Amino acid sequence: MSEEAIKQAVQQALRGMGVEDVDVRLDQPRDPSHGDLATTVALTLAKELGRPPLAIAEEIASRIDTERFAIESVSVAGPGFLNFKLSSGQVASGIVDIIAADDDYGRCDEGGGESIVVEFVSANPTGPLHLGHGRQGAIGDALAGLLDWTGWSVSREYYYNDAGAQIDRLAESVWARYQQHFGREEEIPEGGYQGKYVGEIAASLAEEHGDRFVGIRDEEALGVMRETAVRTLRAEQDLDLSDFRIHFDVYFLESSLYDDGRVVSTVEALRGTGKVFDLDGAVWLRTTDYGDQKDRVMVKSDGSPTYFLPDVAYHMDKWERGFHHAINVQGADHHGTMARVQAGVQALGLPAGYPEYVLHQMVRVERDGKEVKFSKRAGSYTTLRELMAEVGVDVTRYFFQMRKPDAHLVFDLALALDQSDKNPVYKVQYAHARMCSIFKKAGLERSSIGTDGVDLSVLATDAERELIKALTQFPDLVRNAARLRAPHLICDYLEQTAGAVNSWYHAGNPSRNPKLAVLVEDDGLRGARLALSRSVQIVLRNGLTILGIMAPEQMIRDEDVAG
RNA sequence: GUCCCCGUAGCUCAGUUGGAUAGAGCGACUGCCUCCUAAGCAGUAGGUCGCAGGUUCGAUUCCUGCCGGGGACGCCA
Repeated sequence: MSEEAIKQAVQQALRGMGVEDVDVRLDQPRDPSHGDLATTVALTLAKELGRPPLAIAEEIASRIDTERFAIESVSVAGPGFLNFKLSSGQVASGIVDIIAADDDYGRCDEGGGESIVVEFVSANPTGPLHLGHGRQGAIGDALAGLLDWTGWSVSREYYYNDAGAQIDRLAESVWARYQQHFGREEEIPEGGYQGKYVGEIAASLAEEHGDRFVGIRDEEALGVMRETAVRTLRAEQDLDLSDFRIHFDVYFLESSLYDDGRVVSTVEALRGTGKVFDLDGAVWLRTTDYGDQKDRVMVKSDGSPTYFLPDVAYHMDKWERGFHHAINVQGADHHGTMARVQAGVQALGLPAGYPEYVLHQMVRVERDGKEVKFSKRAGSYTTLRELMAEVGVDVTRYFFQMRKPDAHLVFDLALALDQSDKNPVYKVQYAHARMCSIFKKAGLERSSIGTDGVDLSVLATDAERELIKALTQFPDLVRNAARLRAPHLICDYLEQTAGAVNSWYHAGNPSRNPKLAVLVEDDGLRGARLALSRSVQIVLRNGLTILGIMAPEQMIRDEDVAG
């Protein structure tokens, strides 16, 4: 639009009043009666100029050269707002950019091609993925999408904690079930895993190895249990994730940090910083020097490292691989790790605040206000796979993304199962599909719909103006959502825009109001409305693409399939 | 006790460089309608923005304190 022109006009007016170098910020008022663009410069300058804001606003308004800058009208309102109205041609000109950019509309190069790693999910291979992992996956993937769209070179990374005490508990749990399989009385150890899947793994071991390990609890037996369990569970998690349409560029194994000696060398490096001390037989890092609540143990008195040490080694590795920006998506219950990992890498010379964390709260599934738990395969929790099977991938992803990460998420199962456009996901998808169906009805390939020779100024109804304004906000929105690490802003935008689209579409229902239909008789108007429809389709599709959600050309309901 | 997050309409939630009459969906209520395929559409009601101070021309937004909910405070991850 003509934001730049208005800024210049205001600055020119201000110069006439003896005020130089003012940053004029324009925003779109919520209420369309306040014009298309507005500024609060008069309010901001009141103090500096020692004059009432209203008087300043009026003087600016009177000095604005509306003709030179092609401004339709300017007015003063409230305590001193300056409101500008644009011609419908100026508003509608935004469509040209949308259609020209197509798949790339909304992209920017803010990241300048710099590398950034987004680590998420990073579940231990000790059981099926649960809803917390699902939310983390959906948020992390959307964040990666946002960064990609804003010009970063993004790597999606998964850190497998395949070493350490948790895995030992898993191996012991499988061992116990294996013994039980052969009728021996063995109990799952304290802190072990109770889920049904442990028994399934034990049964498969019994099938493969027979009773070879009955009553035997040595290195080899536990090693086989461990290896089989980890391999099985990793394969299962990988399948869940790929069905959830999440794909990682790098799978990083914690065990590799032990194998190549980097855990040990990290201790040595940290000792070299002078921030390390020995106490009670353990090795500590003085993380309080970097703002942590208390100092942390790196090497336990039994000589084994805590998880903290490989974590530091891992993040040093990220940096050394060229990722000078890193985002870790984690459950809020892990927030204690933030300060200590940051302290650890800072001690080794990395800048404060590396890596950056996005913490998310937990998920609760409800139907009619009551908590719903699906199955018991995993023991006490609902798995991601179960929820996906129940409501579908698009709905699951969207619901996980539509709330800001640091708020608790109530997953409304009744709403998720609703296939009308009460369901926010379907609302957006319907709006997209409706545009596609118009193109089909018109007998046009959507790529053939353009703005060449089309007079867009005929898009002059209030609904059309507001819709176009919403569409042209998309690039700013994407940039902002990426900066704020806030995928939910994309959801909000899509829902709001889809609402505007749907009412515009319905208002043009040919049986009721043929003059407002896209496919009107008048060639000029039809061409312009087709271009608008095409713009809508592009923006909705691009928004959904960032989130990793399908933009269908046609909606298929369950009963259509059944019938 | 210390630290982090949250507290906005009956419910679920938006609202970031502080701006006009605080928004959306669900639910409720009132009308319409069978359509450019969509169990749909249009509208109405509903608010001391947790409480109390402070900063400001202006605070849901920033600061302080308090109350309420969740989480973390391990030589677990």
